[in-house]
Amino acid sequence: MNSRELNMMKFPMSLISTWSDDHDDNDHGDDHRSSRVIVDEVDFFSDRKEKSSSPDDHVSIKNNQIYDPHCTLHDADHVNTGLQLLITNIGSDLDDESTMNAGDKHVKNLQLQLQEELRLKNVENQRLKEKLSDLQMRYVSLMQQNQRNEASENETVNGKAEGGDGVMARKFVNGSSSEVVDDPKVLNSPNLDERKPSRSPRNNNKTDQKEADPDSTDQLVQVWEPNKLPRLNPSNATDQAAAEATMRKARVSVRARSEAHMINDGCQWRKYGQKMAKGNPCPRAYYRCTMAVGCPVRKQVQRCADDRTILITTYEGTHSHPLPPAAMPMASTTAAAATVLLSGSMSSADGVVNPNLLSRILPNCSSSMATLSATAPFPTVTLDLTHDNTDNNNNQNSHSQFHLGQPQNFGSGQLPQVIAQALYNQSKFSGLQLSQDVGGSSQLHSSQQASSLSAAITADPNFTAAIAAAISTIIGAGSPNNNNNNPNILNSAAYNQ
DNA sequence: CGTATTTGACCCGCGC
DNA sequence: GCGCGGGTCAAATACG
Repeated sequence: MNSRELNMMKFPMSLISTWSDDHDDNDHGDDHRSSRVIVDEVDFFSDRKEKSSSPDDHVSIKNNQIYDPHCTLHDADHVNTGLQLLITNIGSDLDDESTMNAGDKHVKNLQLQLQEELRLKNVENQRLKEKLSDLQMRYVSLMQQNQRNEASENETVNGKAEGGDGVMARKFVNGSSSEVVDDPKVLNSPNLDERKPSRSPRNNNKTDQKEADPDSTDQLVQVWEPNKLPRLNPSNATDQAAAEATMRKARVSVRARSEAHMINDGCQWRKYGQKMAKGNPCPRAYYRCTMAVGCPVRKQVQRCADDRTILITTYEGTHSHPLPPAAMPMASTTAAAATVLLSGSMSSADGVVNPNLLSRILPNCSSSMATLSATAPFPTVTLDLTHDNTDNNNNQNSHSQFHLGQPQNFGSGQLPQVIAQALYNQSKFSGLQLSQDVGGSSQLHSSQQASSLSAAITADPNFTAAIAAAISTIIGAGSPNNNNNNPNILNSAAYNQ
């Protein structure tokens, strides 16, 4: 199957389909207990802090203030409703019954008008949700069809070119956005401890569960349940397991300046451990992704021993679930970096990587920002986001360089550029998969379904318009007081198309 | 009461 | 074989 087409399609779908409006208050990971000090996490990709103050709320609240019988003239004078209402004489004319009645009528009319608007919005929202649901169904259906085709093709092309860069990169792409083609063995493991199959007696049950699963007969039915994914080809199980193990060991380390305890990358994390690492007085915290049961992604967060303002976040593994828009920038960037690392480390036996690939995939990261290490115990790519823009001179995209460690920078509208850049990266990323892997036969069994699906989605003017509108809306929101630098606006903008 | 965090114990790989 | 360090587990605890 053509991974580029699939990827092009998967990212947008998850972009609009997996993060409903009900979820946007959960992005603060494990540090959003209300009583805690709330500088625990840098909220780089969202501004949900003021999500309740939507434009509609804004208007209605202000109008309530204006026309509240208890509201004084002083209050009214300082509220700009933007509705050009004739309110200047409300206070002084209170004794004039006729004027008062007119004002009341005006208030009632306005209230009715607002209520009608609200009702229309709700109807529209409902309609869009139904449309989205329909699109999701179509997506799932096509994915299932594609999956069946791929399974049958795997039987004929068994083992041929499946162990090379192509399959690795393809699995990574898929894993970043959807679990459809991921190894069910990995996804089935509840404790995600693939590296230690016979670890201890207390893990025996989990191992048994993994081994007892192959007899599952409900394949190809519940695409979105990681625990019930079909086994594509039993004879490739070991190869895929090895590939997955390599994938999981590949790490992407992000260095960013931050006073917070953890950067907000849009995903939900649960802390499962903390250790004092040797040579560093700062403890290292271990987190695992909790956005989906069985998601193998983990991350380590630790402050740099030399410069404690630098927060080092190391990601490991690929998400086995669709990502919310807020998680796209970081996930796509780390996924791309990891792919570079893997393609480089696997292309040569001595672990020499090709740094040029990095600049191709990560146009927003200069070579001085990213370092690759395939000789460490775990192959790791480090994205150093603590540098200034100035060391990225010969990069045409230098204006949108990540500055995760300086959340205040986003207040001036830089975050939108980051998001747009991330989307651009994703397309670049997808393009790389095609260009890098086109020589492998594994990429040549692209299914007609994937093509048609990709075409169907990308050709949908509503969808592309939604994305364009979302980006332009974000980019247009440059004011520090404007809260539209919320990645979740991608959702709303898409919905509103 | 459910969920998230803390933290001591445990396991494993690796070097000596 | 032993010790060390990294990583993970899971019971205890905290919190809403």
